[in-house]
Amino acid sequence: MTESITARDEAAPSGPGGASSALRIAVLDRDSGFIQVLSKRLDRLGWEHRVLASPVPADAVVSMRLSALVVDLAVLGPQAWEWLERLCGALPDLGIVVCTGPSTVAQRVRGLRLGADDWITKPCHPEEVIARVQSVVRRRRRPSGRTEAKPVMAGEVEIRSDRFQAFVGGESLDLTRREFELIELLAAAEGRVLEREEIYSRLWGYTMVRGDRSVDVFVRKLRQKLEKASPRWRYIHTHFGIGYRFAAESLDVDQDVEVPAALPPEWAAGDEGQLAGPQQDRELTTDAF
Amino acid sequence: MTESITARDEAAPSGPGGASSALRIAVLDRDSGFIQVLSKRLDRLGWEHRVLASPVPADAVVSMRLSALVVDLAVLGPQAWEWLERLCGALPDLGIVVCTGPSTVAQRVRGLRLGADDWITKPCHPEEVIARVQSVVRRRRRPSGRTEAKPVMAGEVEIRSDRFQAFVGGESLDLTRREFELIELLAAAEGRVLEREEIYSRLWGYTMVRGDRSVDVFVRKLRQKLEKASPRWRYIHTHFGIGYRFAAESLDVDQDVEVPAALPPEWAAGDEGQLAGPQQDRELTTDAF
DNA sequence: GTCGGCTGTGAAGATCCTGTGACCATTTGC
DNA sequence: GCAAATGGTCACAGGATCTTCACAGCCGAC
Repeated sequence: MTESITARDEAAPSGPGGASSALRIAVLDRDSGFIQVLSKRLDRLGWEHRVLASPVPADAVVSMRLSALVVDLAVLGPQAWEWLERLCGALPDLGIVVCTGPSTVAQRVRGLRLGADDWITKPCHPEEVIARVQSVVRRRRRPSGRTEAKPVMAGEVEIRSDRFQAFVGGESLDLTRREFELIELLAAAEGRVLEREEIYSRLWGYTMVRGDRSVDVFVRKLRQKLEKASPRWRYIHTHFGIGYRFAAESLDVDQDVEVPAALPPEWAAGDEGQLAGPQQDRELTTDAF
Repeated sequence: MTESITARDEAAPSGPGGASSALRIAVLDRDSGFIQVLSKRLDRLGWEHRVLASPVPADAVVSMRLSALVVDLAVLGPQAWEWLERLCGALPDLGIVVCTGPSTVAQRVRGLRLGADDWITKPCHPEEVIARVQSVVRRRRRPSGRTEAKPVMAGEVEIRSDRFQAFVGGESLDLTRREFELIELLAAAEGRVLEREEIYSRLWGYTMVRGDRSVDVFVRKLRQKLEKASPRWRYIHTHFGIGYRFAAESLDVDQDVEVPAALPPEWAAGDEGQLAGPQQDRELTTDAF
């Protein structure tokens, strides 16, 4: 199983409202020219990707946690159909784009029926491959809605984005929407200090006017609720002249360890604006019909 | 706006529980030969379909409650892109398959980026069009899952998708269609908070305009019926500024446990088998690679 | 230690959101 | 065609939330 890994580590979490457009995909192909060109484009998009030169068993694909797989059926040989069917069965959430040489209508129909999401005929432009992968992933993601996001723990507090709420010992803190957004944002920073301006622009969506105290007020409300529910811990720390930092800090003498919020990597898997956008379209001439 | 209607009444509900392999699609094209052949195939499959010969405004498409739309961009003229973008924005759940004459890579990429799910180049085999439409629809439907019979229990309420009805102690709540779709959707979320926009787009199929109160109104109707039939429980919880959450909550003091809807594990499972399947492949020669 | 600026705090509107009943349009059943 | 059922809109009222403001306390600089 030859494979070259271009990917960096986990995609950077871009915060609660943030939208990381980076996808994780794999290309199963042997056509070195095609791979090279495609890889270059993928790099530029910042997508994590790996190239596989030989068929991998379905459960190996599972562990790659891919958004989509681009595959040339020719690499798979006679077992192609069986492999495809098995994979689609095992990973119903994986986007599968077949990108292969000339084929008959019957073959394409068969592939699509077995579970492939798209079928592109080589030779093809890498840009089109990417656009089709995006289309497939976009469709797939939509109904799953909110981030699956496992709950985030910090000290005694559990932040559950599926409920828009934080809990201490199973008891809800009764946070309002803004309060929740704030704690979510702070916790996602994993112990970093966030400046007021940044907090403001992330929560309110526009830049803060000088003298606005909204952030402070919400920090206070949040502190009150946290204090009431979890008196033996401090969570939000003020950095004078800068902003705030979130870290669970026990007040018990024997253990004064600081624990930044533990975030699962899937955090902030939202998908706004994942398209590279107009500036890329301009590379190509787009004429009307 | 010439249009010939082959379809009959309401199609399979596009709501959460809608389970039927018959799709409702529209074809926007003027190529009579293509239309004729395609229509014949669609008839044989038992899919409801209508043929449109001229562009229809996006909101007219809304009322058709389609699963997918096959469109030849050439029919739309210079406004094609704009029309496509508008439609995709308004109906994020509609599958859109562009089927048009020769095009450049740039055009295809643009179309896919704007929201089209697939792009087929004419001339093409109707069987492939159908397979791609199926693929697009399958992709979207997946997470909604087939609700195979198993009733869902939450508190005293039993939700039976096979009957499109909810019961308390064997007594029907007399839910209307929308009301049932709503309770089913909420219950399927398993205790997660669903935002209004999401509820709306899942039930109505298109994006909610600001200020629309339909969701609230149906929540009220549902609450009334639930309250009447099961007064000692609360089911639908409001999350201010966000949406609603479904969880059975007893009002009896001794046990104030929250019980999210108990869903059978099959829920949200893949939905193979809805494809017409192998017997159709046999019409075509399927050779291996 | 003093001073200016920054932050914490409480409270008072202003604003936004939801619950509700009434009303109208459309569909369905007779 | 008529009546009932259903779906959807509207305006109003009450409540929840957000924003603003003034003041007090705290921090760091000099």
